[in-house]
Amino acid sequence: MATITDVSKKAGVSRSTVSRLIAGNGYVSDEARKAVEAAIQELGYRPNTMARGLRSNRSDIIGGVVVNVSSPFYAQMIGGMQETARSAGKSIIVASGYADRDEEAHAIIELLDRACDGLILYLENALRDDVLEIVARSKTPVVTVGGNECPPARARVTIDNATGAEAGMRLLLEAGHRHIAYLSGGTIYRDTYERLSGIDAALAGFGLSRDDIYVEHGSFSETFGQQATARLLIERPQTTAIFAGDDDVAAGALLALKGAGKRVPEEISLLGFDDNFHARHLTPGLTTVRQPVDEAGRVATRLLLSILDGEPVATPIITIPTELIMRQSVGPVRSLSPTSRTVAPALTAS
Amino acid sequence: MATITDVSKKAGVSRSTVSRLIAGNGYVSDEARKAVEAAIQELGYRPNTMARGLRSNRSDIIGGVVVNVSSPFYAQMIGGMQETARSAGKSIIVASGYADRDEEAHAIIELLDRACDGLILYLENALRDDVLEIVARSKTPVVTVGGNECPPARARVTIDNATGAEAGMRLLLEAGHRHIAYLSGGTIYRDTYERLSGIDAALAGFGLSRDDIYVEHGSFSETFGQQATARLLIERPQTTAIFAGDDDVAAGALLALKGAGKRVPEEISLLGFDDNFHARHLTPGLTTVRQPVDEAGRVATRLLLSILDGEPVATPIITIPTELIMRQSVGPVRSLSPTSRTVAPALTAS
DNA sequence: CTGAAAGCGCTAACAG
DNA sequence: CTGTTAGCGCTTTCAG
Repeated sequence: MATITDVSKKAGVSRSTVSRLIAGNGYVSDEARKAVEAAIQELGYRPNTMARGLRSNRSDIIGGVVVNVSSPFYAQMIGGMQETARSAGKSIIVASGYADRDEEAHAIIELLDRACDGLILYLENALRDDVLEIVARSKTPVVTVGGNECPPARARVTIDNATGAEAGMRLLLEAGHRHIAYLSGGTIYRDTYERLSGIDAALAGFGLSRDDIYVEHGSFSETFGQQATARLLIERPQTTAIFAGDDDVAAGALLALKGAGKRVPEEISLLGFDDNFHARHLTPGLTTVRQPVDEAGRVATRLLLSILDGEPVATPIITIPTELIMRQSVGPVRSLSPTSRTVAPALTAS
Repeated sequence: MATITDVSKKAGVSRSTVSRLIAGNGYVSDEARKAVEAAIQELGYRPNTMARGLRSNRSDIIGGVVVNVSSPFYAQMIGGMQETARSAGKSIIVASGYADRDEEAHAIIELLDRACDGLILYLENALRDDVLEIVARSKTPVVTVGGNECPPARARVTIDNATGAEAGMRLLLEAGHRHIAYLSGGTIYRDTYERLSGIDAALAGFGLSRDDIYVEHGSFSETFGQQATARLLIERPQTTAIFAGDDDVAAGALLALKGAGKRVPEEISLLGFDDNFHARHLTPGLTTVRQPVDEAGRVATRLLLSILDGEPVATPIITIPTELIMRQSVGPVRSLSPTSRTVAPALTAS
């Protein structure tokens, strides 16, 4: 590979001149410019990133940590990050933290070792103390997205889980549902609590509280949705609507519902969260709360990029709104069966 | 950040000794080792990747190009790559080529500029000549996965599309289907042709040829599946089975089928390809040909890693087998309606 | 406007 | 076993 020295020799100028031309700073005469450009062209010269990085202490690499690279949800977020980063001439290295504190620590350290200019973190755990110190000492700017907070972060992008869950719950309530089950995700996730707080808000708007619905905690998985729903059908047959912690849980719930011969939404309504790819492919199409996760990735990256450019961060915390996606899985309460008829007006009943 | 010089001073040895200890080559006395380790610990020293890379001309970064980072299909592959790379202490930078020749060129150049030690490419187009030369000159080892071939590749991992499609078609044929439509993907993809050749093979096994089924080319998209199926229902009502080019196409086909009130698989069978996440969430569950794409990512990375280690590549071309996933969308031909009864025995009919 | 010079932090011979 | 030495390729003052 040709080096800057080769180019300078061929062009009959000094290396500094070549460097200046490439960097686009300092003055270069037209004559020199032409000679250098020709030489670069001819030699197929490409600057050595590592030498440049060593000198300037910038790698033009942004590091990203998400829960799991291979999940469609994070893949979309990474897509958004990459798109934005690329347009600024930066690359992205992503690592998975697997919602595990040590794995997250490992991932961050790996990225820092790669001399990333900045970090975008979607963490599910508090940063380990030693990592906190390493991050701080490296002075690498950090932006967080969703998930957990992180002290050294200069900016934070959150998805408005609370408002989304509130809108979802309100939809159910407005459709007349009063016997609602919320199949929550794992309790280690921050999202879980945010959504619960939104649910509380919606409930409060109807003069109700969380005690008036049934809440079960599990994990963000299809298995949980299926098992919990199967139990639900036996133990709480009066349930008219299920709000699933996410679309995977909803998919499992739907499986159980179908297995029990329940018609959705005629006999029981089902609401999801995320708007994953499969949401629209379920039958009936899943009504769900969309998290614009690609947008979150873009916003976070833009934020980090401006921090790297030394611009002051106008809004250190940006909230991305969710959106209720109406499909066919939520319907009004039907007062057809004797059971539901006696129950329907009982606003204050458990 | 502490440098190797700081460590050597603190430990009272030379930088070389520190370097040797870290690299694990050369002899270091126990005494020196202890002093250095203590100093490293105390200073929180981490070697500077760029300086090291500049010197040794190795970045420990592997570059990957896939069609689209945010698609679940490639996300899974990236997951496999990353897992394997990480266990060897390497990181991965991925870029999207968007099945476009220039975008692919751009992605490869970007990765090469990042001084990647090796490249894993999933390309859909022939390499642009200038890029070919750049890759060759950089002497960066290349491994390809799926997609298109690529001259400079030292090894190639393919997914056995042909055998997979053959198994799929045979399943349909064995179930008695003779009026089959194959809704192929785009003609720019290599996969498309490989699958067609497998289909030919299955057909030949039954004394049939491609002329005995109906083939329509489109794209690997839900929209295509839906539109083509809608047309099919009108123009070729005798069709008893649809083999979709991939699961997205199948999802679209299912939508059209349901829209037309067709029962799957009672009235018409549907077979997919890929086993994407949503395949099992469709109703009925989609019978499909699974591509173990995560495994392909792992194998490709392992291959590249061994090339980087200077090991001779035993098998320069590895084929990953596909697997037929049986769910509920394919059933036997029913000879209930008069139409199908008259048609069923007509093996040689179009 | 341009060149000379001085490293960035690290590694790898090569002598001790 | 260890220190010295000489750069890897590039950028950036600082004088011209």
